[in-house]
Amino acid sequence: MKAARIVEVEAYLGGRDPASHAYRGLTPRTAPMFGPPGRSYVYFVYGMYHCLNVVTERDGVAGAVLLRGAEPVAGFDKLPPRALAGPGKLARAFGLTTEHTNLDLVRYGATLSIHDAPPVPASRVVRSARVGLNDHATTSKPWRLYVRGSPGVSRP
DNA sequence: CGAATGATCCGA
DNA sequence: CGGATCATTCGA
Repeated sequence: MKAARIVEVEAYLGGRDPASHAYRGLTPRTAPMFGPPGRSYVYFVYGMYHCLNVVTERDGVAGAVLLRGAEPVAGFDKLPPRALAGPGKLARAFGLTTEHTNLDLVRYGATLSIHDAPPVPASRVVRSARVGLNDHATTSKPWRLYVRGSPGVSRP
């Protein structure tokens, strides 16, 4: 069983967020983003990487959080350093594919699940612009959060 | 900096 | 259908 502590995330909304996959409405790929919260949204990008999101808004409203970085906790043997630092690397380390989209992450005993952890002190939390976006208007939103100094963060 | 690499979506 | 785009990563 593999486990990791999430240390970097980015928020994406629906119609008002041009950087969001859900910006142009519901499509087969983005359908999970419009579904009930607590489910996964996994997409394939750049022809070789998968990214894992957690759906956050109520059923019918698009919104999700992209998991961008984590620290290994259990189940990773001889993991190369920073192998979980980055959304593509994180998804790869857990062997995630689009088969893992729209799964219930909150259900007890689920194959893929997310859990509570001790709170991160506010002094360790950094807010910044989201990574990898072209549009200038969208980068103005400070919707990336990460743990200061964590080796699981993709980029300082 | 640019290549890798293919699913997705829009417009025609 | 065709082609532009892409919430990335790695290596020169």
